[in-house]
Amino acid sequence: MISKKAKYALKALLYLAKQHDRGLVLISEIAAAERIPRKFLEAILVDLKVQQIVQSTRGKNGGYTLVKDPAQLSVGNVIRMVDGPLAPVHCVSHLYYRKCEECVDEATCEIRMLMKRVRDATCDILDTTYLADFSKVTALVVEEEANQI
Amino acid sequence: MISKKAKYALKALLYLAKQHDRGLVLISEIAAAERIPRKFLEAILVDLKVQQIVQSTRGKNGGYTLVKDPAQLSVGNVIRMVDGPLAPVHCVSHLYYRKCEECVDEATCEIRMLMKRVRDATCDILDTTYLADFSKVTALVVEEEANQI
DNA sequence: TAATTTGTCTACTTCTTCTATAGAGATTCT
DNA sequence: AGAATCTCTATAGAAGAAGTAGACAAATTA
Repeated sequence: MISKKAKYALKALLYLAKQHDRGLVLISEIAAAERIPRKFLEAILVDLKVQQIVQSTRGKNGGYTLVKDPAQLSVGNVIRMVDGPLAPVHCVSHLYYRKCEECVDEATCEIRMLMKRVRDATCDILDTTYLADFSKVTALVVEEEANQI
Repeated sequence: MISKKAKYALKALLYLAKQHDRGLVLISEIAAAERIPRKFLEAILVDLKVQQIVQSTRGKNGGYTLVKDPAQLSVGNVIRMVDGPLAPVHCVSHLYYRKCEECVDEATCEIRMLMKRVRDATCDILDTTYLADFSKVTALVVEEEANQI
């Protein structure tokens, strides 16, 4: 199960992606539109800012924007940033690998082999689905190219 | 991520399946073989007994056995019994379905559609892998048939 | 029947994570 | 100066994860 936090992050980023041409978007607007507790969303956005996924401006007319290209920001990426590994057990995670303490022999552990398949199937889906793949989300590059005309 | 409890349950059941022809198996033997904290394993086995997956006998020469046929007990089944849903979000779970509180429209929620694919991929693997599919595990039916000769 | 060997049951603990909330502070614009 | 925003720090309640302790009940066997 992914956490609510991860789901909120995803919804917020998707909202930002959809509204991208509008420039800065208020926290409170995202919170209201996606029904996310405002203060909780604040904390999430700060995290995403540290990860350099979004950017913000303070003061009047301030707000948030995406900095990452939605065509290159995958859902898997977002979930990992918030929740950590997508893998069902640490010992099959690529980025968060950790040995099982109780495992007698990792190389022959059949549970591990099975879980590896689950990990791969999950990542195949989430790491190849980008924010831009959701309807009404335009990739930044497309706009940038348009601007250069 | 599945819990340690679920992993322990899986390992214990697999051990029981492999030792099935030996009759009753001690908690402490399983705990030692699979490096599971003994008291924790006790609690897990009680759960599995309530679920009628295993059976036990007290007193001297007591212990545990599998009652379910390893050829019909899937890994998905075991994990669900211990951890609950395999789905990444409740709203795509079949057996543990629950509406997201913040979701505006479930029918068009694109995150949900994506998560449904993840759920299906995960269940496709875990619900079609049975304890008997692990090496050295013999299905009970095979033994039962043999006994009838 | 008493001792021993098992599983059973109840209760508790400790730690961490999840899901927030409150409120003062900093920044920007008008 | 004043209003609108984001920011930072602190706190907190609930739940769950992972385990531990110890008395109790049942079966065997000497």
